Amino acid sequence: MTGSFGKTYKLTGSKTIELVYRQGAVIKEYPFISRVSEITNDKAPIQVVISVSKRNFKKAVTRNLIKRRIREAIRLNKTDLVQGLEHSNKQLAIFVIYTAKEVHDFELIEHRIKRLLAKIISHEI
RNA sequence: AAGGCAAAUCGGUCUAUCGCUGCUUCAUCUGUAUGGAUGGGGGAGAGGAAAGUCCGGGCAGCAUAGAGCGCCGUACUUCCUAACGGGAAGGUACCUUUAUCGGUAACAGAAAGUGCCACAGAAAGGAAAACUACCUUAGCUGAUUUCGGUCACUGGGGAAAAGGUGAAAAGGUGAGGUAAGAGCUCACCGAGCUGGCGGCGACGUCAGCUGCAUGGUAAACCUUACGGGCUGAAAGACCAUGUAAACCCGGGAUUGAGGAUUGCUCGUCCGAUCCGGGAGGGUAGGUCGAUUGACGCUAAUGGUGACAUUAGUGCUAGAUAAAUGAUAGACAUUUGGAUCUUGGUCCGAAUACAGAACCCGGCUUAUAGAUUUGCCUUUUGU
Repeated sequence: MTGSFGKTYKLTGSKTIELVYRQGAVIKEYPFISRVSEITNDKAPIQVVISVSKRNFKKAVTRNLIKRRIREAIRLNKTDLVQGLEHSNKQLAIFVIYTAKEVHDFELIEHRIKRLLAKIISHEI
């Protein structure tokens, strides 16, 4: 299993995003709220959207910083989830929303992302 | 050497591990094929403001983008530029300064017209007016008298000087003059006009003439000159998908009902594929546009300068729910503390503003810190 997290892992298309946002199962782990739903996709086991509200962070620089930290945390810790999904031949679309009002450092974000992914595993598999 | 002001330039570096987005190349697999997938190698990957979206241009579209009116913008001069509301060099006024330097300017027109000028004041635009005060004159008026007059009151006339109001009372100051006064006359200053000279020009300067009522406001309407067709990369083109110029009901016109074009008019164009209502659906995925350009760097030449020309050289992001990151360490700069040998060591903190979204030229705003140049001040040395 490589640490790769390329373009195929990115969720695109307004219809699927709308679907996940409307109907996905809600899984919370502060400072994140995520919505997860099963999709069919032969390119990657998971596809992820990361969202940071413009209302909470006015500057594009800070939004980019948070999104990059979250993406890095998911990239480093997604192995268990991906293997589980490959076992049961499922694919997931995950919509991650950052809800905190302040910028957290990478250590905390990684710790919480680990717990979030564990919750997704127990919910979906 | 330190501090201040102005201008210009730069705005962290390196290593390791794991990653992201294009480009290129090799191998393997697959496909009729442009290709696709996997793995490896090489090389590239945010800014001076990428920001605000305030101007200008390129580019693209409009079943014509034309004319007039309207509307909007600009407003000292000359030049630069693809263009500009930007820039350069100057002019004028004001501020600052011993003087320079420097700063600010919605810097066209108020004798084309209209409006407004609160409060105060007699009067705020009409060659106006008389509250106090000035001069003069008249009276079967009054008081007083040294019988000449003087004062008061009332009426007529002169004057626009003094006081008072105001941001502003209609050239200013001084002298002459006068019944009192007045550019009535004179000197100086100011203003206007005419001419000469200098300058491409804004304008400057010199001389002469005119005794010179005619304010402010155009960030009020307005006038003059110049400019502007509208939309905006979610533009637009192609491919794929789709019965889509499709269906039903009502109205309306046969040579003009209606529609498009810019707010209106004309003109032009389209024109049964018209107008109103209703029912039921579909797409929103990819490629191009899109990064070689009014491009960057260096040198020479021309120009006070903005800039231009010529020669050489370089290719320097191209994402699209949106790449350029994470972790660890070292260095650099600034700074706080401790220590002693006073410039070393140790420990700690800080390193800004901020993220390309079609591309350029500007403007504006944010910005830790560093460097260079010029000017000024202080101190030290010679």
